[in-house]
Amino acid sequence: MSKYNRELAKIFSDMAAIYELQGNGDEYRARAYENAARAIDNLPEDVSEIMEEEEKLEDIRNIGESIADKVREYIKTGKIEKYEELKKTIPEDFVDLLEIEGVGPETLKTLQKELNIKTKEDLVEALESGEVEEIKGFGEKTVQNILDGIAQRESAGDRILLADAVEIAGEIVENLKEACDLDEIEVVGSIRRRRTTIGDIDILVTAKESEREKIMDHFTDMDIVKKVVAKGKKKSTVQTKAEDRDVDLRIFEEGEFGAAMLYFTGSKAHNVHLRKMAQEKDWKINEYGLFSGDKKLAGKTEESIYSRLGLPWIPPEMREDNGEIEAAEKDELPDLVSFDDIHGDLHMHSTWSDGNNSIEELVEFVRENFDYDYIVITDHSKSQTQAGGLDEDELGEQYEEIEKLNDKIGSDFIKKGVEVDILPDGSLDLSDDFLKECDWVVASVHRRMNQDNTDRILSAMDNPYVNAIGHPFGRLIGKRQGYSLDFEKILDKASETGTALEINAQPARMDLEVRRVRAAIDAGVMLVIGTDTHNLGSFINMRFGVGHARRGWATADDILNTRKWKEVQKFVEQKR
DNA sequence: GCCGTTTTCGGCCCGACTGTTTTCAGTCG
Repeated sequence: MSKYNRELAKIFSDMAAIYELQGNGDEYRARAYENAARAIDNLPEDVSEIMEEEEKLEDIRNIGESIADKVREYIKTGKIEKYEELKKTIPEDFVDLLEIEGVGPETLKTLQKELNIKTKEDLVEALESGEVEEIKGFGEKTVQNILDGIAQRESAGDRILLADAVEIAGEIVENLKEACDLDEIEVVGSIRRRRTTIGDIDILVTAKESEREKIMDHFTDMDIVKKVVAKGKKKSTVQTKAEDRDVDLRIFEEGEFGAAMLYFTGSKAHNVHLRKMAQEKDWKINEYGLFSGDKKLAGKTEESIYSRLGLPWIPPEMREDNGEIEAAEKDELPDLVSFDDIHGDLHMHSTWSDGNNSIEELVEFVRENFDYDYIVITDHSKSQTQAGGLDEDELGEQYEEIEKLNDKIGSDFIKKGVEVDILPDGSLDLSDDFLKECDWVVASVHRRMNQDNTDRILSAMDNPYVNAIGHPFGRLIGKRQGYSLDFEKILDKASETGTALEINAQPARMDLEVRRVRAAIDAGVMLVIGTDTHNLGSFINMRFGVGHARRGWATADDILNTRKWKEVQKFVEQKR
């Protein structure tokens, strides 16, 4: 599946690093390999599929003849000769050393030349023995910074979940708002683009000249700060105690704020593309504005810059240079789904199985905090014994309670659903006679996660009472990769049978992943966003689910739970 | 190594901050 893409992206980014380390004036070759790695990583389909369908690899931007040949070589033989050769030119694990904050190619080259550093162990030893400090251009602080960088890499995971990053960023924003006189403040970077995982946190503010020093002082003195990495008038960077995150704060003038937002929201690839467009008109974009020579053409808002480039404003979630600029040029940007479009939540658990809250508490909370028309209670089925799964009789009792509660609130707000287990042989954990009484059935795999589960899920979709497949790949970010699926077959079956696929909005799931969301939409498959709530605090994950869907270019039409219940019912009935 | 509505050759984003330097190279985003 996506195996080739991941492997090739890693190989090409390694090759880029090696060329950079060799430094034979090949820095642009290195950049080309970096661009190619990113291009492949972002592909919605697998490179092997592109080859089968006689499409040309060379049509992918940043993949030319030479790299396309290497892709073909890899798929045919399982390796790339040039890569094997390159690896021999540098010590093993050398590429990993580049990941240390503060260590770039020039530093590494010098260290290798002067001290014959080959591994992280060599490096630590040389740093601690004082040898490094003796080298011209190095000093006490540089040595300490590299040691800190190594320590940070060991203690912090690479990236944290979006929801966790949003929480940290939110605290900082509130703190700054309270203590300082700010005009505007925005969280930008990959948080604004709603990536699933986050590396650094970027925050922008505008404020009066006279306030700036105070703002930076406050920012670097906050309780949550573990270390001040850099501090200046326009830019400071701190590391947080929680999660070891780097947080950047940058201060701009009011008239620059749009340009700064654009610049620091990224992605890098999106910005580079915009800059090239500007260059073609002999203009220049930087974080302060769009310029023609010294003359500023735009900069106060993002819209003003896009507009001067002849483009409509592009939503942050789309800014990955995955075709959004081309779509914008043709005025064909999709009208992305928004949180306000959502009419209900189709996946949640109560105390009847492994949820923390009674149905009554769930209902009360949702009616107070969300503008939904319906929620579906989908507790686990009987084979999920560890989660208190329910059999047909118990679910029948639960449905009686739901009817009573609906009577009490005088509407049909609560729907009768179930998350039925897909058993290892592809059959379901509840009888068809029971399932046909349900308003909504989501079917999920919870056991035997380490095998190909394509056939299992295909046969579940053949059941006329299964309306959606829950967390289709079973991944848990940072813990479990998820099982393999022939996604093409899943999509075919989904559209043939009228079964929806879930975007499970738990921050550690976000399953389907973005490129599959986009592939499903292209295939005309219906999607649902479900929070899979087990406690009241999780309902808010719908916002992240919507952000995730937007990254996959979803419109409201592509998401079933943007519709009124009558329409959802139609979807259910059509399959039966 | 990639790319091209000026180019098949000659470009390839650009500014802030740090540390070690006396004017700048390296790193980062």
